[in-house]
Amino acid sequence: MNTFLNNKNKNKKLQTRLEIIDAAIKVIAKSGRDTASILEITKVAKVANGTFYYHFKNKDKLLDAVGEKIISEITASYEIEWKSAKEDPAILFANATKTNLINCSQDPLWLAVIIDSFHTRGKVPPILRGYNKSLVAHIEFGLSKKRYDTKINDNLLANMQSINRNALIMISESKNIKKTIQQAIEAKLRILGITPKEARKISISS
Amino acid sequence: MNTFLNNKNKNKKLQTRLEIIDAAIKVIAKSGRDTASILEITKVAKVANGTFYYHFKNKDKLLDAVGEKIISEITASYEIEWKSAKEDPAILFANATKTNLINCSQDPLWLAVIIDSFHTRGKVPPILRGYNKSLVAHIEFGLSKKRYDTKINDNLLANMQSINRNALIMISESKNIKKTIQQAIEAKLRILGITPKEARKISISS
DNA sequence: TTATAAACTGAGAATACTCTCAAAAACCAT
DNA sequence: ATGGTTTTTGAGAGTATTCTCAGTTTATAA
Repeated sequence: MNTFLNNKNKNKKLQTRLEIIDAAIKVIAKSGRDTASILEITKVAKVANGTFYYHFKNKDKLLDAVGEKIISEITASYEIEWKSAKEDPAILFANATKTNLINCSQDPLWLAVIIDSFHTRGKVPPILRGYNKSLVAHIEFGLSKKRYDTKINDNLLANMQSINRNALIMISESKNIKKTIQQAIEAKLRILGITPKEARKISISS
Repeated sequence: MNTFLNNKNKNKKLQTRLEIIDAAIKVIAKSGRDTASILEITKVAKVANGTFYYHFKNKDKLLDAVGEKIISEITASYEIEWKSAKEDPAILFANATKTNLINCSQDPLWLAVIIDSFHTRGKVPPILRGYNKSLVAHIEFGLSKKRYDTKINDNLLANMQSINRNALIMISESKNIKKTIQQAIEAKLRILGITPKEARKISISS
């Protein structure tokens, strides 16, 4: 009988897989995704080198899995309160930013991996892929309400991402988290065209 | 007779050194400073592998030299017109941003290396080191004239740098340079607390 | 208990990279 | 030309990394 999908086995396999992913997060947090070696990851995971290749075709596939794991952890508790069309888009956006930054900061290891993922050349890592979609939705909502004064373009989105990244770096250096989040929100709102005074007010009250 | 500082020799040595640095710029532009290998650099420079180590103690020293070379190329033609205390700080800043971005874009290879240098973990590469000082001076000038509405802190500076970086990436992808520079200036001024409308005006006229 | 498939192991092949060094070549004052 | 000095060369030692694979262990259905 083919026991391939047998539950116990599946769990065992999954368990090892997760152990490797967790080890990878540790190693990447320490050395960065480029320098992290499979050898060290398997050492941390306490499995043989060959076991890695039983679970992942190569390093890239592992990195994808790491990204997916972190995304799912972060978004698990993350439910945009797209409350009502009456709500102020700027306040919604401020809250979303806050929630997102706080979620990313839950675990210093995730934080390090997420920050690291901003550093990659070329191919956009999966951790960042999903973000733009919700960002664009937020901004479009604000534009439709004539709340913002900007145009949506690559530059704008990149700047928004960078503000997030910089905030995460500050947080990872254990600067004042609350203040850092406020500053990030304020900067984003200003770029979107909210007046400085109001941007500050919203950032403080959110 | 000790001919160590003999001119001909000095030139020959310098020449090879410069060839290696130029080759390094090419290779780094293609593969990034982490992945760039000395083997490939010497191949491109058409010198033996050992020659590299006659000129540079190790890869780090080469990277420093590359950074210094690019900085000196960029700043050679770069003279902030710190015109007069009567001038609008926002306009000065806008012009400085424009000049800086244009200078960085002179050569696609430099551009690639500069962008790459933003991606490095840890130690701040020499290319970026000098930038913050002049940035802070600009912002302080604007604050003293009550032109901006912000506080100077790490977050602010990082966001300014990121806006530059994102603009350079756009430029390197040969998006509309003029528009990209305008967007960068506008974003920076908004973050500094200039109203959206005025920021746009200044960015367009600069 | 036993047969079978899944999961794991670790030696080692293949490759790539940094850096050293003894020897060769190039250079130059005399 | 000669001889001393600087500069270059490239083989190779040392190290690290990715990935393969034949063989071992583990789990479980019957």
